[in-house]
Amino acid sequence: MATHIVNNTQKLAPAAKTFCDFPPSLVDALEQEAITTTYPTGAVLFAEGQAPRGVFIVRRGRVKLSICGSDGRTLILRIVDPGCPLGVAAVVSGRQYEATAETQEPCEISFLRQSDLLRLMRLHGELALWVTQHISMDYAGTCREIRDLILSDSASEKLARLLVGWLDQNAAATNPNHVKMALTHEEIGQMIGTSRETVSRLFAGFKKQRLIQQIGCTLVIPNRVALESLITA
Amino acid sequence: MATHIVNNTQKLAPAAKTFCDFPPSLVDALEQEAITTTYPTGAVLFAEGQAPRGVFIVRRGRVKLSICGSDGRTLILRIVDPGCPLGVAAVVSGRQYEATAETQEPCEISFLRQSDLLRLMRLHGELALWVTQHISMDYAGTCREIRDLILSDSASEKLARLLVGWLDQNAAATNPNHVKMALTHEEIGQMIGTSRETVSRLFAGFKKQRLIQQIGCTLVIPNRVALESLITA
DNA sequence: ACCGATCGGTGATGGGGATCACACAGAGCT
DNA sequence: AGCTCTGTGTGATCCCCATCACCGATCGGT
Repeated sequence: MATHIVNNTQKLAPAAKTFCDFPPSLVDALEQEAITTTYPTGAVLFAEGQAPRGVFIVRRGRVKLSICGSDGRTLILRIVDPGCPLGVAAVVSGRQYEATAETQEPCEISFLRQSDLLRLMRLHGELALWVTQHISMDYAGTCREIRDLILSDSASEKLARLLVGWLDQNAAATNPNHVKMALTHEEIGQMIGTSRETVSRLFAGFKKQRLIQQIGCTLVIPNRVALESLITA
Repeated sequence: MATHIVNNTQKLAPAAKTFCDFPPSLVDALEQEAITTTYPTGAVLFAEGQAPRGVFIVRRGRVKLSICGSDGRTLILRIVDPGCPLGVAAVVSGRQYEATAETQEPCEISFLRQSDLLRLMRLHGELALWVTQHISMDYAGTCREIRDLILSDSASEKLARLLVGWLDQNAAATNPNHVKMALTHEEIGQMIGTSRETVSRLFAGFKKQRLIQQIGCTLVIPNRVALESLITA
């Protein structure tokens, strides 16, 4: 089923984004310095603990950002959409990459070497600001992640949170209460810190409670409010 | 006992640090713009969710940085030592503060308004760089925090991690295997995401296994290796 | 010296979810 | 058609830790 999904999203992947929303001069400079490559599914852009080589900017496709424990367990921090830079914090601070980035589908990704990025940052204040703001946003996002994982130790609450988050991302879509399931149960478990089996059971429970419906690999959430009532219940 | 500890550390608190390691001209500018205030124990510098007003730079004393769930539970992100800026990410990104900052002892803290910081950042590239690097470090630290909290769900492992971390901070001290306990069991629980009772029981167990000794409010760790063997056991 | 508050130790209990162990379905391949 | 691999559904079991409950210790204030 997973490969099925990948094929779908591959076809549906949005067109390559232009380089963020920078003024043309900066875009030109970036286009010149950056190397854009196409990666297959499952390619590892960088791994947790490696020395920073540069930043990766997702142009097309989705990338999984995760950290893993020494016992092999994995926690998915987030799934990154096109337009987002990866590895910025590591490059700026000079410390090692904090997470592992792996493509979830065929991706088009621009690479910018550490030295080039730093040079361009000095040249273009806007770029420096953009970088700093992105790190701040990553930081804020990570804090929220922590909150959601810790403050609720019922697994159903965490799953409800995840689903509501997906709904929020889809707010602008044609069908705001439909969500495409692009993750396996195992990966969902890695996002909310539970086992695969628990995710299966939770989904079964949610379906029985009419909180969700599943049509193929599309999730339908009839009334969002009911789902939200599970949070901090 | 907690107040006892506070009194101790109050006496032992290091002298106010000069403003980081900036060139004199920048230090002067910062000294001019910043307002330095003394806060009592338990003062809240800013709270999670508030709109950013500016950054706080700890000059003396220790500050607790925490996030809290809607159910009232608290997770302590870290204890901040002098020299560290707080709320930088929020100020730079313009989003709300991601955590709550509360003094753990009487503190001396400099406040710099958002507008002033941004202006100085534009003027002094070093300051901008310093800010960006601090955010990156905070981000990296938060990622480690997540890792430690998620990847090990045995509570003893988490506590062992915390203690080893304390040892690392003390590496330069006269007695590298002594650690001052400046936190209550409750707060330790909030750092590793367990209940107070569990922390008590864990400490008792560790003592029984000769992993730690407690003399007054000083913790002695005879052999660090034994403690580390609990991690990813 | 009294009291109230905070902190720490410890027992009993119960539940949520990890883990193990299967069975089944669908996709891709030869 | 087979066969393999990955993803999913579900039962049974077990253990860790949250929670409740209570007590003793220490400190500070009046």
